[in-house]
Amino acid sequence: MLRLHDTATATVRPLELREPGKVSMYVCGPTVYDVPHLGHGRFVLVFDVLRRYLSWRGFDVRYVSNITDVDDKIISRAGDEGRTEAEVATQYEAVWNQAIDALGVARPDEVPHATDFVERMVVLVAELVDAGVAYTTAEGVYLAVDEVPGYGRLARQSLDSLRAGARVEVDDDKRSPLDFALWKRAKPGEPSWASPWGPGRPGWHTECVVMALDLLGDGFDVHGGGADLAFPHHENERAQAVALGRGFARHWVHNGWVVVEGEKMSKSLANFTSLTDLLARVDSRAYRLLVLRSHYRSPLEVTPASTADAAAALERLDNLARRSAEVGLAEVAPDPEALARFVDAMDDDLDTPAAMALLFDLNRRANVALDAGDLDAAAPVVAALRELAGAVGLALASGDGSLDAETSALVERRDRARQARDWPAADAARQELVGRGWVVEDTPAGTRVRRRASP
RNA sequence: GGCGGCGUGGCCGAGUGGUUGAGGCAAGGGCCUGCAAAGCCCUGUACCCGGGUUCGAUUCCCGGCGCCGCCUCCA
Repeated sequence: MLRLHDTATATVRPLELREPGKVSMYVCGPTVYDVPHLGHGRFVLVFDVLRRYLSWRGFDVRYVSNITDVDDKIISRAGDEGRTEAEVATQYEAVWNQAIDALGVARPDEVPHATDFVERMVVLVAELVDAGVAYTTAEGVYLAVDEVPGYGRLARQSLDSLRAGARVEVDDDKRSPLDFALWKRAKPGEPSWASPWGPGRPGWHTECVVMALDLLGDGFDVHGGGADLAFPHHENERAQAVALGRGFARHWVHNGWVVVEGEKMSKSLANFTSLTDLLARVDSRAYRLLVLRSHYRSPLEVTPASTADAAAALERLDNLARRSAEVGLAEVAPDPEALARFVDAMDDDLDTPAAMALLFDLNRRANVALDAGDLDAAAPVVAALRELAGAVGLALASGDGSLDAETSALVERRDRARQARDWPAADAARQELVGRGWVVEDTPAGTRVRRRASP
């Protein structure tokens, strides 16, 4: 059985499902007020891998990830640019989707938008007020954190120590600095919805509880997101559900962040690289491989050197995929031992570094077999490699298209020269090809070219 | 101040109480090749510092030092 780290208990423990064979996952998606950066790319990849792996293992996975399309930052940006909030949100949601598609990340089964759930949120806030755990101030409606049993579980801190460390400016109307807004009264010009507390908008922490519970039901299986969401966002989501006596996530999964020169990548530090910029110069699969080569809970340094490193490693996998396609291996069952080793690694809190080590080991074994001309030995190994790469969303040797006329002509010229043992002419043709960005390889079947990996 | 994480070869990045340190990249040597490329083989004597526990610690405990994060918006 899959064992996963659970933030609520700070242990790696078996994933215990609400319903055998079915996994319900909710992952906090982006607030669409700006372009996505590498950190967003990491979290979508991490949870894409978890989702794919679970599916590959035979679970029926339902994956929900939201879009936050109403929020202070969206309002602020819209104000700055003289546009409506909806225009800003629509624009950046489109950018988000493009980037995610380019990353090779599968779209969630459902993508709820906060603005479509406001009425449900009003209902939930009213229930909290009725239950006596929420109160009204001039600013809006707040949840009284002291009323919630186990508050601080995800932060792994007591209420007292959280209170002691609170840096939140104390709002006189709030009973505790830790209390958080369920409903914010609208200021003039802000987007708003009707509510028993006057026009306003929901607090951020309310949207995810409502959407998760509405779409996945009480006691759903996995709630995920970046490590920085554990507190206060996830803590506060949980608090609302707990305050109403409803079962919430059974398992909390948080991924580590992307780091730049030792510091967390974030919008506020202005040290981010946009996903779009990265994908313009790096094969998206190389970024996936880079993410997979570190453990999902570790910080991950992304630099031009580390992406180039991953691109070079990816090339090894692609080379074998291409090579094995050329020799025409038989369709056979994947090597069962390789599959078993993969499952062992992945079941151990998603040990993708070990899984990737396994892939490269298979890669080498397949090359050895092919070098020896032993296609029967190579076939199950290559089949396993393909199977396992696919299980984590790595498509191998894609984009191997046909050649343009000039390139084909150069290839033919080189082949003729080599047949005539005219080495200077053959070398000249190769130089031209290399100059055009091709890697040139001589094979028994003649000259073969492929695109040099992006730098 | 509270809580948590990290410090491993040139680089990235796993992992473990003990004869042989995953994997990738880079580097050197070799095989193959007309020369290359690709591929394969070989080469690295690491675990921040100081104590402690132990027959034995990089791995456990304590104390330092350094870095990072959460406690505020953040993937």
